[in-house]
Amino acid sequence: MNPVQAYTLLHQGTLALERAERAGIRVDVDYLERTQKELTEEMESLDSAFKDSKFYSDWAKSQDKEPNPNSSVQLSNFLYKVLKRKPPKLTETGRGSTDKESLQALNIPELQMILDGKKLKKIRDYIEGFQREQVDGWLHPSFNLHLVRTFRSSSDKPNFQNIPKRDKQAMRITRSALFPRPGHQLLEVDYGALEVRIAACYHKEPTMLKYIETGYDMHSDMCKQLFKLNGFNKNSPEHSYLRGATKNGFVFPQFYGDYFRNCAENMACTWGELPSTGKWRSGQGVQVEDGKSLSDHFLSVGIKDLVEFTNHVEEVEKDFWGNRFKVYARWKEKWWHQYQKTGHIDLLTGFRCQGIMGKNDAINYPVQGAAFHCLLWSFIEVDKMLQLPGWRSRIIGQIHDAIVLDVHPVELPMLVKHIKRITTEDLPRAWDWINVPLDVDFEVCPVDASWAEKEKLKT
DNA sequence: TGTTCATGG
DNA sequence: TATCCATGAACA
Repeated sequence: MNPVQAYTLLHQGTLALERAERAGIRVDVDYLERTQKELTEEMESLDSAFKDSKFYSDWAKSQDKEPNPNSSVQLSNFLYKVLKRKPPKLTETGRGSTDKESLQALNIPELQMILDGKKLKKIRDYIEGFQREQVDGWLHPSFNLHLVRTFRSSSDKPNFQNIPKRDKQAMRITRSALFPRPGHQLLEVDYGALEVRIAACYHKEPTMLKYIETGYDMHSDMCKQLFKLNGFNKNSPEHSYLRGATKNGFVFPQFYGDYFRNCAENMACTWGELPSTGKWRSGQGVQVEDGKSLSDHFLSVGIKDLVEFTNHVEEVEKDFWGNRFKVYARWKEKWWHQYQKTGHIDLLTGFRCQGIMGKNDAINYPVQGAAFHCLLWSFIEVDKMLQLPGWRSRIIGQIHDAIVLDVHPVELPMLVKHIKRITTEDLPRAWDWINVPLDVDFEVCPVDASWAEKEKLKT
């Protein structure tokens, strides 16, 4: 695609996004008020319990000022200099980290209280953000197309793109504030594995194309290899846990440019075995194969500690880029070389990224940008359709690879049909560089229900 | 203003 | 060479 098409996309995109901003989303201000108070009370009682602890009084004795659990500097000094605990993890500048993972690894009950308090505060910050930005019970988040290096979008006031979802409690409390128009229902349309598919449009790796075309599960293949499992039962919660650990601890980090040592260490952390403790202890981790624990399974296949696991991950990484995805690997080298020669990279959507980039940047920007542009094109087309006379549904927002709509129930079946066509058929017809099948799934809330009530819609 | 930590993709 | 892109809050 050419720069004129790129410009046109942003121009039309701006107009379509503005209509979503103007439409807005309903927010229950009484609920915000109530919830803000409840969270504050809960935080206060947690805080006073914390201040009764020996941990707190020891901390207070160790310094001049009153201890502030929100200060990473104070907490880090107390834990790693006064108490002389070994930092489970360091920050980028080499100081002892006080993030959630580190504090949990230290296994001190009072630290869990600090974490619980921070979590409540984080949730309250979302509630207060909604209160600050709402006007007469409506939120109008901004969607920007001019701020992100990769030509993705961003959102602010309030940010519509980072409202809690993974943590059930945070999800429920924050999303329970957000509603469709009276008599309507919220609908979310999500592209499945969009970045992986768009990456394949650049590198055209045959193995990857096969995974995408057949719908065969790349992550469970990698999971079997990484954990040396013979079988893989998709329905067992244990395997689904390990598959998730593989996807988020190895496959995606590898795609984004991570390397085996980091991957191995991070994965070891996720099942509670920290690098400093050396050997696995028997009976740790989820149950795999014949009711054995993960750590016993590792011992039985000859991986007895983190060093040996790291060596194993190094082998898996070699196979990953040297055999399984070697065309992809060659594309990365070629692409990086091309950037070094010209100082810029051109996206399949007609955009050009310029400026100083590292290797990982040069390889990731084109994928991230073009993937979002697929969403933006779909957004524009769905918006165009809803502008036609008669429609009562409208788009209210967008989250990188997803569109959020406020739908009149009567229109739902027809709307789903049209959106499915636009996103998976019209788009690849309009952009001939898309050489992979696209897939979307739909989630819908009951009529008059909040965004916390989302459920899968079978189509 | 830079750093750290949380949230999302 | 070594995990990509954001927003927002709080601290020092």
